[in-house]
Amino acid sequence: MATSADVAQHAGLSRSTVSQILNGREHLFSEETIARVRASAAVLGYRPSLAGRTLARGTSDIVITLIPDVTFNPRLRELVDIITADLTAAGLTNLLRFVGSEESLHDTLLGLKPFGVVSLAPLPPAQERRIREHGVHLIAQPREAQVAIDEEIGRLQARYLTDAGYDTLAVVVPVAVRERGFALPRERGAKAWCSEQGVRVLPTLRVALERGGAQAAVAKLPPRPVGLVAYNDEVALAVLGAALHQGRRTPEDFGLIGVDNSSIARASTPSITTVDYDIAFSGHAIAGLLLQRLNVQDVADPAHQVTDRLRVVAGDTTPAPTS
Amino acid sequence: MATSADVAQHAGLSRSTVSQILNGREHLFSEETIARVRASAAVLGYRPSLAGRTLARGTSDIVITLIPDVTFNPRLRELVDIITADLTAAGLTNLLRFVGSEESLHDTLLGLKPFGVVSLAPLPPAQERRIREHGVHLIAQPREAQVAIDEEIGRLQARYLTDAGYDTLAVVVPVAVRERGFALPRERGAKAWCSEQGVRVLPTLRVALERGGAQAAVAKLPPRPVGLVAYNDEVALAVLGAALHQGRRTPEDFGLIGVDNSSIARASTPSITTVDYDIAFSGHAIAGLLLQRLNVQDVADPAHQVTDRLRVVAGDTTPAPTS
DNA sequence: CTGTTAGCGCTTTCAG
DNA sequence: CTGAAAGCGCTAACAG
Repeated sequence: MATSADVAQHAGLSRSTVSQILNGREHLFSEETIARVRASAAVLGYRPSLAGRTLARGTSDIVITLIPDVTFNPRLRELVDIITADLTAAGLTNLLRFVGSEESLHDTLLGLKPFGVVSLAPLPPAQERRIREHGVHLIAQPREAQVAIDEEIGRLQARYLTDAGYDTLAVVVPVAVRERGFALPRERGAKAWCSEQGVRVLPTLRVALERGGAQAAVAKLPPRPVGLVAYNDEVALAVLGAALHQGRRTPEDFGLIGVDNSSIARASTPSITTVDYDIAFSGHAIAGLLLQRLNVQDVADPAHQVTDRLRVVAGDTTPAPTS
Repeated sequence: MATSADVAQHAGLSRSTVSQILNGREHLFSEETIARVRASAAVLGYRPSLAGRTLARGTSDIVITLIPDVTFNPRLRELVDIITADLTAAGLTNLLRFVGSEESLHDTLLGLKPFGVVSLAPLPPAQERRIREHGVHLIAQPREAQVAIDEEIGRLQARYLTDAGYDTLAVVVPVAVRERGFALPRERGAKAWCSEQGVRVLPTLRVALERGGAQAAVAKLPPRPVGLVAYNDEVALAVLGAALHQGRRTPEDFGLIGVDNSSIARASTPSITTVDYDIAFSGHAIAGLLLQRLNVQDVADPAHQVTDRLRVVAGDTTPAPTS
């Protein structure tokens, strides 16, 4: 592995010259010197050692993105891809780490002296504090903001169903504990809308994503038309299959709306009405915050920003707009 | 941030003593010295600097796991979690990176001087070479092995369906390009089985995972019973919904088998027969290889190992075994 | 059993 | 515009 000293020697210059030129101070040097350095670096296949650089600078070019322990849907991946691309463009390296619900963050991550840490889900306060104490820039949505967004999602789903004519709704959530953090606020949001509008709400259906789980849940529904607010497309799909199997028809006997605008929702027959959100926006926002060393609080209330980015994608499980 | 020098001073010892004790050479020191060092380290909240250590050792404790650009299903996550856990237990830090289909591996990753790189999908030969040239230990399944496994999966699916009594089969694959690498071999495996057994195979159905995509594909099926070999559970689900909607019944009119044993396959109504694989096994195998600095070739033919780990999970889309 | 010493590869003043 | 020198935090010989 070639070192910067090798490059310097090969080019017949000093190490500092090489370092300067390779680190954005090229305007201080002659065309020819620059060319020589670049040529030598290329010939030797020089790659700066991150360790050396980190030691000298006190901080590395690495960003750690913490990924929550929920269903890893394509949207989440899209979000990660956008953040990674933006950071790469800025010369940073985004590395990922899955975090279990309550698992403690590994100390080694901090030992990396990362340029920053991005958490895609709210972090326990203790961990948040620890990261900040280490002088590491942390971007994480405060739990309240996340909750506000999810409530808004639930509210939007409920609103869409009542607008579509259902006068009785029910919320459907998975039993899986790990989805709880997102499911609870969504359920709350949907119920809040209903109580504001005087819409009747049936007891929440909890479906186990296992064989027969959805059937058992759906069997509890009354025979009359009901609008179902599903936690996500996966749950919606399970419910859809079970309901159709029991002879219920959509959208006549039941309406259904999921969340994620996933391909399974679109590719399903009938296709499922679902909520889409502009994830690209969030991705760029997160990367921008990190690059400008800003904090989430420094910008306008994120809940408002994001609710503007929610949108319903109509499918076959709700009546076509009568417009 | 406390350094090892701080710890040494606090304990009234030399830095090397501290370093030795904190790096597994404690058997050389007195009980009391050890206790003092540990106490001081704890008091000061000392965390070794990865950069310093890497520089001194020439290699870091980091492992980079490359994740392919395919649907990130729960099984894949499980695999990653297992690898991470095993590596953590060995004192290594596993960091993840998504790799796009043909996107070039970022050089910075090599600059990290990682302890090793794990690729969860076969790598282009050029990249593989480059990683190895940098003296980095790479664990990646050779493309042939991956292909062999996928062929075996397709073969198993086809076999299960013919055993279940279907005398005509059709393969169903997604049109998405990024799944191609896995889809082609599976299709080939299924067809190979059919031609060996003299089973009739219909033209492969290509389904777009978009609205109406599955309907269009299913409409091409003849009215008589056919066994469908689906690329994965997602595709199977799309096909299932479309076929039921068109009035076909399962398992009488069509049989269906997916791959992944995902929750959506189990939670679907009717539930989908699917192929499960022992991913924990692979995870431990990968971590073990890395820790022992072995290569994939050093162990027995992986294709054979893995085919033993495949198993069909019966669902409602194939007839119950008549035993 | 303990301390001294010499780097690992890089960046960054600072003097020329 | 260029080069010398110092030091980031740690490890590992080696001498005591």
